[in-house]
Amino acid sequence: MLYYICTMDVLEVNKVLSNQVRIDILNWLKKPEENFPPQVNVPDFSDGVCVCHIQDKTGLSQSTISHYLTMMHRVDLLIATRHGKWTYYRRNENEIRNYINTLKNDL
Amino acid sequence: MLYYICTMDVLEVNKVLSNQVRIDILNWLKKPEENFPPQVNVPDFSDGVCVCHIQDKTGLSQSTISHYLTMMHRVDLLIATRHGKWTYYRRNENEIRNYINTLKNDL
DNA sequence: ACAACAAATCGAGATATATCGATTTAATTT
DNA sequence: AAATTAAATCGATATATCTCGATTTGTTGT
Repeated sequence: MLYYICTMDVLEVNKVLSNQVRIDILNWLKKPEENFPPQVNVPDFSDGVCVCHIQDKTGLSQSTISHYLTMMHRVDLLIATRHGKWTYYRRNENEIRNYINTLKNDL
Repeated sequence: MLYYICTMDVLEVNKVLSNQVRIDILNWLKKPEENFPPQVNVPDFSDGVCVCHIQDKTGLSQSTISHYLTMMHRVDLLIATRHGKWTYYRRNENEIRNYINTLKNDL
């Protein structure tokens, strides 16, 4: 029996994941090199993908995508790293795994 | 590598699970004998719990709970069985497992 | 200091979800 | 057949989410 110390708010994560675009973003970030153009201001995808590329791919407005990424970050599904003017987002694999394990017990 | 034939609509299930009462109901139905009064019109909980008992426990209106249970049934999280005037709902363990496995791959 | 730009935040209108009471449907009992 | 009852559906209002353009904030380059 495994206990998870950190209280993960399944409800809030579920809310974030009840939108197809946000699910898509999480998926695309699995393989940035397949889903996004090459990076310009950083050498590789190790810190993830910048907001503008994610925005381009979705076709939604800058404010909407920034809002989506902020809420995904707030529930710890994504990790944000700032390099100069740009913010890069990547998956938080630990927390995603934690979420699925929590579901396995709680659902 | 496992492939799931049935196309499970993760988005729709997530929407259903972005409500605390519906999450609670799914949880209570894990152990009906601990969470609900004894059955009256059927011998045991093998077909689940009737709508009125679930309604009592939540304190929400009859129409709201019926609506919730219908939507949980529509995405196959619950199985409905009618006995006379009463409808009994129980967990669809296969589909719940299927959902979590799908998340493990798709998320 | 100032102009330029990426990202975040704000404010607003449109759409969706939550929740109720009233009505309808289906089954049971008299 | 009529009355009763459990559950589902309908119609409506309140609250929340979606999505945008405009503004603000933070960083870089001149």
